[in-house]
Amino acid sequence: MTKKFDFHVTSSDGYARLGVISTPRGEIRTPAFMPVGTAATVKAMLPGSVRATGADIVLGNTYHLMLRPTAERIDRLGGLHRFMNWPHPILTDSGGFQVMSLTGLRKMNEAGVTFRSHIDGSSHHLSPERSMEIQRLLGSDIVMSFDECTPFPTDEKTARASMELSMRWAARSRAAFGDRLGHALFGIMQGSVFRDQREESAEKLRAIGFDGYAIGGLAVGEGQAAMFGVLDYAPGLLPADRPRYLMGVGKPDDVVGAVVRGVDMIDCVLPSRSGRTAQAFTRAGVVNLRNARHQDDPRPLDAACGCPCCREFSRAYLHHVVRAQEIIAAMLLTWHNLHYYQELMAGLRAAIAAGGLTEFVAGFHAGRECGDIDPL
RNA sequence: GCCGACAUAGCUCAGUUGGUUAGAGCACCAGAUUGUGGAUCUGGGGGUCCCCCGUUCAAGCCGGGGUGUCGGUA
Repeated sequence: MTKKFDFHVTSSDGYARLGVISTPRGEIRTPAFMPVGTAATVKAMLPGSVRATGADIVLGNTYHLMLRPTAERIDRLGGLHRFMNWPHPILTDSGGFQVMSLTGLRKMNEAGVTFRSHIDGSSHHLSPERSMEIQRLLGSDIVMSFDECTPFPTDEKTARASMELSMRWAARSRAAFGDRLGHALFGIMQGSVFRDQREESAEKLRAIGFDGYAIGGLAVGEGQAAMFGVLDYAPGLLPADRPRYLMGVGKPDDVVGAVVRGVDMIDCVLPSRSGRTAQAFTRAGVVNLRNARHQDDPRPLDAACGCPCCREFSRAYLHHVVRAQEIIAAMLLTWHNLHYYQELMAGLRAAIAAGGLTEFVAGFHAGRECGDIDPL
């Protein structure tokens, strides 16, 4: 078992890279999709099931865990890995996304952000220093610097002020994190859809120096074309020998587009959240199991899928348990969606290794041409 | 048998003094969802206002009769 955090690119195809991140908790095959486990659980999934889908790493969340059950309690109980029974790598978001998503419940200044708890209204402060402390108490393997996820739409001046604040916070995060063998700190690029700001942000992050670099502030309403517009140059602004992490993205075609443009790590709530709202991702596109057309359909969701949901249950059953709001509906569809995402990543990695990414991507889009899995 | 109440969307119900195209919640049919507030939002279809007669310029609403449901009572 290696003692330090490391990253090696083993091959590439165009801008896309195949690699391995090494941590004391295990290896992360890149490009990697990271399921989101905000509150110390990938909702509706057992840790072993998450692992079985092919995940090497999951996310936790600083804001949510500091409120409940608190970072100090998790520390006393042996850290987040033991607490949630996930012995593999964990990446924790810093709370920066909640600076945006909980806009109505927080006040921000140079020092940091004061949140009013969405649970009981109590007051909680997050700063770069406190976020680093919480992520250390959690035992996170990959720590994210504290930032503000810049909202969209925004004007240039507001975006610049937000980016510059996040860069000052990045420097403070770096200083507070210190030097922790086997643990990594990632900086987060901001700058919205403005190229000069993205360039300036990347320059500041490189000057500070991080173990990995994230691209933040995307998939916040700008649309895929604008997001790809940024991804056409943003990964290239970051050090080639460090992992590049696109935060919070996305739909399957967003993920494919990001990997093609040189992204190594990606996370998104969509497969798990959609699993709880009856939406299934398949190679033929999205299927909404809530729709009445499934109620008499004895076929599996996707006959070619090897997950328990598709192997053992019919669309009619999935439709029924969705409509009846049975817990197994969330379990089965979340499992399927995570399995689908991990299969997609495995396909991308194999294609990069074989130098056949262009053909793989063409096949991916061709499979979605029909727009509905029913003709399968 | 008598007395009373009630009858409006699939369900539970609002509906003002008689006045524009009769509404809500749930259900139903769809859509949105991107570093998860186990969240939320957005559309859509759906009516013999129990039936008949009457009053009125105009009736879900007022009057009469009928039918049905529920309650009370001998």
